[in-house]
Amino acid sequence: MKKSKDYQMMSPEALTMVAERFRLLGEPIRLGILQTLQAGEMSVGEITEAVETSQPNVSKHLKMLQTFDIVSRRQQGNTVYYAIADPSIFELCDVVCGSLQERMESRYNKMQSVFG
Amino acid sequence: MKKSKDYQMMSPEALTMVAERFRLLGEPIRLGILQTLQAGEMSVGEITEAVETSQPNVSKHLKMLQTFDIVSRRQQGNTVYYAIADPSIFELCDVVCGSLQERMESRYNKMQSVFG
DNA sequence: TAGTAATATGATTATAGAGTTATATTAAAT
DNA sequence: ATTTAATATAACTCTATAATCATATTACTA
Repeated sequence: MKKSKDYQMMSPEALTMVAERFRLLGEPIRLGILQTLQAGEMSVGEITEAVETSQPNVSKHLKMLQTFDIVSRRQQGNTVYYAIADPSIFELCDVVCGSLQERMESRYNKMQSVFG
Repeated sequence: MKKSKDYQMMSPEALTMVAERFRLLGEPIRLGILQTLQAGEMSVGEITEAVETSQPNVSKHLKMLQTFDIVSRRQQGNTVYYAIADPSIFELCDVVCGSLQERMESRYNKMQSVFG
């Protein structure tokens, strides 16, 4: 019997969709927005204060995030509230942070073994 | 006592590092390479056959992936073997795929509720 | 109905990076 | 020593997109 680790190969289209999602998280400002929204629903103005960039820029990033169902949008009068719609985002960030930490620890250990 | 969900806000620099990592995964070709390497260590030539692009392009992507310690490099004679060095990658992909699936199911359900 | 505040959009610029072609490097083989 | 094979790199083009500025839209208020 074959030791078959069977990997389901994703189609190029599927890969593109997944990549699209990763790319969406590949911007510091967008990550900052999501991190800010972790505290709860927030207006565009509040978000703009929290992350350091212009309001139009925030609006654009929010639109992208909403297009991909990562945040939700709720309008009340003249102000618009956004909230996290897909909490799996934070799971992703946790994994990445863990990986980064390991990487840094590994470097630290290498340095130690060199310098005693 | 306050129901303090305390979120540790990441510094802009930390956010940039995390974003960098996501951006690295935000390319279909690179995801394809990683998916290919899931089967085990492989030479550049073999990888090039598996993903549909040129060899120089594969080499560049591999270099990026190696720079970020996502793959490892081993040279034997004239051929170079790459392998997954950071398996957390696949954890990330699983989360994204799950999220995409939920999103599609939700759309499907909405359609059903519209069309009966 | 003006006027103001909150958000979104359009036009533009600037930069990053993906792909390609040609070529360089390196190591093995004849 | 040439030649061949495997991989890497350099120069270049092209596209995508992030940021900015100005302005449009929308809703509330005096």
